[in-house]
This record gives sequence, C-alpha cells and structure tokens, in this order.
Amino acid sequence: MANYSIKDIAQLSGVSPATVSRVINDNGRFSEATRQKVLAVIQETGYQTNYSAKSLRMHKSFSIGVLVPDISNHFFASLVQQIEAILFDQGYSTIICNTARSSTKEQAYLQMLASKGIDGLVIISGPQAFDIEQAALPTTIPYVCIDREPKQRADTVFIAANHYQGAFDATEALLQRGCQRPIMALHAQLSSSGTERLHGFQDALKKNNRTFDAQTQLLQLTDTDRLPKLKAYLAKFPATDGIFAVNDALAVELLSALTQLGQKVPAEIQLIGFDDDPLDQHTTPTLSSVKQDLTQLAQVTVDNLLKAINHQATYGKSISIPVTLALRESTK
Amino acid sequence: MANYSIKDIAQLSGVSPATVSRVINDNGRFSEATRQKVLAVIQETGYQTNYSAKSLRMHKSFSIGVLVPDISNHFFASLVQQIEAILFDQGYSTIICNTARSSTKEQAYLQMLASKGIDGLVIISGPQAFDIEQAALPTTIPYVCIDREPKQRADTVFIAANHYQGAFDATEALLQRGCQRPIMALHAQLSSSGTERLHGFQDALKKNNRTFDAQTQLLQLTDTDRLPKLKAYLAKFPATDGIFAVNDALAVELLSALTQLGQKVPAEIQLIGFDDDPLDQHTTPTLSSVKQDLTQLAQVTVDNLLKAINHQATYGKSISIPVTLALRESTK
DNA sequence: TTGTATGCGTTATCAG
DNA sequence: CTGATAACGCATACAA
Repeated sequence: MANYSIKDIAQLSGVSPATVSRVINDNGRFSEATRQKVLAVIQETGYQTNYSAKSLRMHKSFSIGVLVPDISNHFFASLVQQIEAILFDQGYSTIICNTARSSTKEQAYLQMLASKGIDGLVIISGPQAFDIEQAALPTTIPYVCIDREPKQRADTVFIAANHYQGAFDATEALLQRGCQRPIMALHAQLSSSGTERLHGFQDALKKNNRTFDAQTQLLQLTDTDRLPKLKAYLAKFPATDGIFAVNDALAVELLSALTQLGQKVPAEIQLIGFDDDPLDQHTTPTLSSVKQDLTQLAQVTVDNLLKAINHQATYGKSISIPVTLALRESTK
Repeated sequence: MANYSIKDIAQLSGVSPATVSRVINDNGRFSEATRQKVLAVIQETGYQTNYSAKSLRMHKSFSIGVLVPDISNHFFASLVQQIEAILFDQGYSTIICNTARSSTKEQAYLQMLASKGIDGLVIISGPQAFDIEQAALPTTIPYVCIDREPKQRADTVFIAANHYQGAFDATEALLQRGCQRPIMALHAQLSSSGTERLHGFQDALKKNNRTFDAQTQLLQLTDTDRLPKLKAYLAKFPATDGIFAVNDALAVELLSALTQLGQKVPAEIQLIGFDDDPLDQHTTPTLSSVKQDLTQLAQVTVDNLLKAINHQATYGKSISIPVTLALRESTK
C-alpha cells in the first residue's frame, strides 16, 4: 500500500491539487461533481493527510502536550485518560509526559513539546507551582493548569476541584456522626490543594462551634515512621475519635496502622480520606472518601484549552469543580 | 521570543543554511571555527528544530504510538510509563492511545497515527488478537506486541511475561503450603495470557502427581453473580483449600466473597493472584501474587522496536520475561 | 570546507 | 468554480 499525496489524488481525479485540498477541508467553492469525483478517488486510494506537511504549512500541529507527575497514580491516570479521549474526538492527539515530579524532566519535556510545535499544554499538578517564566517555552503557547495553582495566573486558566468544600463536608460528616475530637492528618509540606483542604477542615470546626488548635489537632506525618508517630499521638490524645486524612494514600496507611494498634474503625475512631481511590472499596473496613468529578474536570479543562487556542479565552480565571462525599464503612 | 529558523541562524552566523544544518546534526565536514560560531548563535537565540519540517523532509516523525486498552489500570499505566520514559531518552515522543477495548477506537487511532507518520507502534494487549491485515496502517510501520499474541507473527516481535511459569510457580506454592485440593478461578473467555496461566496450573498439578479435572477444578466466574457462584461451588466441593485466581482483580473480589462467606483466608482456603497490583498490599489479609517485571518488559519492548525501525530486527520472534512470586498473608 | 538549489506535501493567495 | 504558484523549515545532492 503506497502512500498517496494530494498531487496523486489530483491527477487521478483530473483536477488540480488546490481543488483536492479544498474538497478535503470543505473550504472554498467547488462543484458537487468534482467533490464526488475527488472523494471517490480518496476512498479508493486510501489517501491519508500528511500531518507533517500540514503542520509545517499551517503552523499548527494538532497535538497537545500533557504534563503529569505520575501516570501510575490512579487519579492522574483517570484524569489523563478522559482528557485524551475528549481531545481525540476534537481532532487532537495527546503527547503525555510523565515528569516523575522532576523539574529537570519537566524542562526537557517542555523543550521537546515546543520543538514539536504543540498547539496547547495541560499541566496537571506537579511538585511545585508551575512557573511559565522559568519554562523553556514560547510564551505564545496556551496552557491550562489543573489541581495546583500556577505561579502566574494572568495568562492561563486554573481549574481545580473544590478541595475546600470537600474537606469541609468530610469534617462535618465526622461531626454529624458523633465525633467529639476530630483531627486532620497531613504531610509536613502542603500543596495548594492540601492547604485548601486544611482550611476546609478548620472552617467546618469553627462553624460547628468546635475549638481548633493547630498544635494538637493536626497530625503531621512523614513518609517513614508513621506507625510510631500515630501511636505516640494517640497515647497523648486518647480522646481522638475521628481522622480526616489529606488524601487516600495517607488514609489507607492510617487504616493499617490503626488496625495494628488495635483501634476499631469506625467504632473507636472514624476515618475519611480524599480522592476516592479504587483501593477504598477493598480495604477492611471500606474507606469513606471525598470524590472529585473527573469527567467534569477533564471536560472543563479541554473546553478552556481549546478556547485559548482559538483566542477566545478569558485569562486569569479560576474554575472550581464540585465534589461529592462517598461514605463507606470507615465512618458510622 | 520569536521563532528562529535555520535561515536566521545562518545569517546571524554568516554561513549558509546548509552549514548550519550540518553543524546541528554533526553530519558532513566543517571547520571547528564555524562550528563554534554556529553553536554560539544557536545558544543565544534559543533556536529550536522545527520537527514538522524535519519530519516532512526526512519521512520520519520521531514519535511512537502506543495502543493500550485501559490506562487507568495500574499494570498498563506502569508499563506505559516506563516505555514512555525510555523512548523519551532515545529522542522519541510517545502518543498514548487509550482504546478502551473498542475496535472502532483502535481503528480510528491507527488512522490518526498513520497520518502523523509515526515511526513505530507498540500494541499492549487488547480485547482480541491484533490483526495487522485488518488495520488501517501502512504495512511498513514496524510494530511490537506486548502481552497478547497477535494474529500474524511473521512481521513483528511478541513480548510477554512468562505467564505459564508464573501460574506454575503459584500452584506449586499452594501445594507446598499444604493445599490438598487447589482450584483455579477464571473467566469464561480467556485471553492468550489466561490460556498460558491455565496450562501452568494444570502442569504444576501433573508434575506433583495430582489429578486435574476441568469439570470440577476450574471455577468459571462471570462479571456478575460471583458471590452465589462461589457459594454454590464451595457447598459442592467443601474440600477446596486453595485458589489460584487468573488475575488480581478477580482475586480481590474472591477475597471479599470468601470473607463474606465466613471462610478464613489462609487458614481454611489459601489464595494467590496474578499481576501484583498495589491493592494486594492493602487487603485484609494481604494478597499473594505473581509479579511481572515491568522494567524489563518495557526495556525489551523498546529495544526491539528501535531495532525494527532501524531495519535490524529479527521478526517472528517471541520473547518471554521471567516472573517472580510475591508471597503475602493469603498463603500460609 | 562551504554554498546553491531542490523538494518533501500541504495550504493560501491570486488570477482566470 | 478552478488552476498555477509560492512558501512553510529542513536536509541533501551537487557544485565549487
């Protein structure tokens, strides 16, 4: 199966290359007769557009770059999958770049993406706030940031789930289920979404007339030493009867640790996480969590990116996507 | 930051475009002086190769397509991630195509990939055997198949973990741990890897002088009705004391079902799965499993694909990657 | 060692 | 409604 060009199609259908191009792109005027003729030849030959040539001529690559910190994380994978699907339907192909949370790799990817002339960029979270001014990127490439707030916001759109509300609702769920002393478990370093979640936790306590003391009601955990830290904390504050974990990865770890310490979940301590990881449905007990609406997140992202590409964007915008509570066995 | 072309660089460094091209690609002869001069200008301007033009000229796109059935599946995501990382280091960008197990989408993707002039293709598993003759693809594109055997093997390389050996080892592990009546749980429709696993199970029984009866020692499960089916089976064959599940998704479901039926794992029934899903470490009890070597799988895949692209491939080859046992609490 | 000229396949401009 | 022509940026054959 040889590769036909527009010239070949032109010859075979007895018209000029220009006309073939017009027919293909349904652009300009031509008679119905020539249209049919050309289309027939295309059908026969199996002609396919050469995108390298088209890109070169049009200064448009019909491909979008997606920067993601870790594609093997279920949340990111699902999000990317949906973004990719929508983009494909719109005629774009997606170049997924797994930055592995490394700034070096991120820069290398950006350079490659610029070189390939991508039409737009989606930046999903990352180790630190994305800084377009530091990036090896023509400032003209439209980009949209998801989940983590970029350093500059004037020339982009920032889209995130409503982390604040999710944390607020989760905390109120604990209170409504009888928790007298709920705490929040988190890492020492908080991302922008983590900060939002912390605020939601605090405000839910305040609104329900509970005290909040950062010294005693926040359980800071590092990657190691989780079990002893938890043990020490519970020894010091045995009244603790509810934990809101900043995400499910941490919640799952806490659940194991609590079980090992002989604490009954939810009877003695209720637990709720964030992200609705599929894991949650397979722990014992199953884990309550805050669920982000990935479909909407993906749709809004693509909508805004395509608008930006077509110069119809409102920049500097910040969009918040609603979340829902998925209550399971780890809460009463 | 404008976009410089080779012509611009040529002017700025006082040489011809051809010379600049030679320097960039370190190809042909030129004096050290001009080399330095040109490189300096490139550095200053931040010149970047236009890949659309390069691709058009060279009939090479420096991008690779990857067909994957479901990127939100952890096994596939990790595999793709590693393949992408290796390819990037080799100067290729990866277009990941999530086929969602749909032949229609698969065809649409193949057409797009052909249109973009990809240099090679990786096909990871899929609903049925990949059939190059059915594909809307120039027969000249080199491709490598992972995990599931393609229909034609003459013009490709087939790479898979040693499913047979993994099943064999898992079954022997059950026997060595005292199982008198191990069975295998599987779906009605088996993929090529599933068939391999079934053979491994059978042969391990034979080698250890156990009987194998397909009627009574295979537990066929559909997507629904798993709990009642399991219950009925155990009522009929109460001596069952070990289950090898065709994969972890099924194993996790079985574990829940067994727990609901009041069966103690591993005391009364031992359980082992396949794929070493991260989930396995968070179930109660934790789940034993067969682990595929993703790193090696990815490396061998890329090696073979690049060889094929450079016309140094041996086609019709089939490569098997070793597996290891990850024994946890669900086996004694 | 270097420069000139050509063409990759496409679309856009302009003329008819 | 249609055709000729130029140009996108690059690599290469050929000439010098």
